Amino acid sequence: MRVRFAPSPTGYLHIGGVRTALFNWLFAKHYGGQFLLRIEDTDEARYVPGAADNLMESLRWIGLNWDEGPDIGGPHAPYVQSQRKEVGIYQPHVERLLAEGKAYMSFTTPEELDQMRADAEARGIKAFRFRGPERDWPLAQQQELAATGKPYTVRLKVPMEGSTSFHDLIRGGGQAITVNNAELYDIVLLKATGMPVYHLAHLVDDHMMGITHVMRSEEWVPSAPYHALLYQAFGWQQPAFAHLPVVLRQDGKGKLSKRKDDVGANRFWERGYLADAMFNYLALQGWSYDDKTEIMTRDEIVERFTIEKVQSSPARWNPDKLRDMNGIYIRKLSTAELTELLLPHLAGAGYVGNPASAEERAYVERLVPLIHERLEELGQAPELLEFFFNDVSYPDPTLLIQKKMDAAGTVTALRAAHEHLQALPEWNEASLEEALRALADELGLKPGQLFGTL
RNA sequence: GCCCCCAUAGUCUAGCGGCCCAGGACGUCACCCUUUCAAGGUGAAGAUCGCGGGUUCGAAUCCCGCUGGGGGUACCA
Repeated sequence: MRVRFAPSPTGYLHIGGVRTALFNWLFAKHYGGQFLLRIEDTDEARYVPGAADNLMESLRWIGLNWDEGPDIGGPHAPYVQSQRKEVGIYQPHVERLLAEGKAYMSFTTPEELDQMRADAEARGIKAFRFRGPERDWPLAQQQELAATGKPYTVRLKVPMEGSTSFHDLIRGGGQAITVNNAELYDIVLLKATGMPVYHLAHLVDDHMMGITHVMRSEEWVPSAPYHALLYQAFGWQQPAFAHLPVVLRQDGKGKLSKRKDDVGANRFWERGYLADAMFNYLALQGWSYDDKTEIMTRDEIVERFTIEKVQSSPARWNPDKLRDMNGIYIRKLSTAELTELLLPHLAGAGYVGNPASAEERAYVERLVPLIHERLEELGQAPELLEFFFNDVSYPDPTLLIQKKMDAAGTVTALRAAHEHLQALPEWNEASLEEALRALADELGLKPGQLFGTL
């Protein structure tokens, strides 16, 4: 079993991407296979420098290690498509398809294509399925025109008739997914720049790298027929497809988006999410073990993860649930562990040095039990502990009013408490508690009501 | 528009023909515990299993239609 995660370095990795990577990783671990990382940077226009490093950092944070990848190499290096293109990996495959008449050089320019699309729409034809006139030309004629220097793309000659089927491990209800070839168009394999398009590059790479299972997000389902056709054209064994459910936005309107949602993987460790909690939560985005188990260790998840249990319906991003789960994981931490994790957040607020001194560390460690059970995000700590580092203004007086009490009763209770406490000869835990309990009794209040106000 | 996928409570999900007049979790509410807040415990409300037809002795589970949602429709991935 060999699987891969093949992101495009167009920005930071968002949480949906991490989920896809995680499922591939889990699959590999469960079956004792390999998990590879490959960078698909064939989109020169959207390329963001540094994105690949950032993305690897995100994967490492959550604990997904790869067996082969751009940074560590492997038997199929390089693992970056632009580099593979330079080495001449894709070109021979394109030429082979050309020679066999399974692809053709298309001289229609992007501008002409736009015009044709606009014309089609004007005539009420919404489905524009491009088939280049050159698909019927002899190769020699294509080459002749190419020799004049006219730019061209290479397109796959998709059959006009018949249908194309493929199986999916997750969707289709056990049946093959079939589309009529008439619904398809001649996809571009090689751009005019000579750079391969995703469809070609990923497929050649998957084949060469011995990928057995392609697990990718659901949005790829519509392009799977092209891939099936390409495998046929090459005469290669097609890997198994498994299209993972998309992760929908919290309101269910559309898939998670980098632009609209605060879901960059890096944002989560900044805000104080634990990698273990994230791992657990993400495993449940489109997969579940049984009807009640949710909190599981990494090992348990690896052991239990199977493709059969992956959902076919979309997952929904639920920050509340994630936060709750993060709280559960935080509560599992020891005081010392939590202190260690909190220090950077407190340093961020300027409450301790960076790194913190031994005294600061010891002080924080005494504070930690106060907020340990309440914390759901590590980033909340500075706010909760502000009291200890800064003078704070008085809070909203209405917060003092306890359950089943009113403002007048609260004021009375506070005055009485003030008097009683002033009268106390000595303040210590026992004397304070005794005095206040007695007072509560006197006022006909439960201790909790009085103590709450104070 | 067309093509494809999907459809159990506010949300995530279990369920793959009888064990389900549907189980768990988040969220909500109540009570208990508690020096507050949390955490924890107990309990409650919340789903005619999207709708309509079939198949079957029996359907949340299989089939068809509809509706709804999502995805795709690029020389982006």
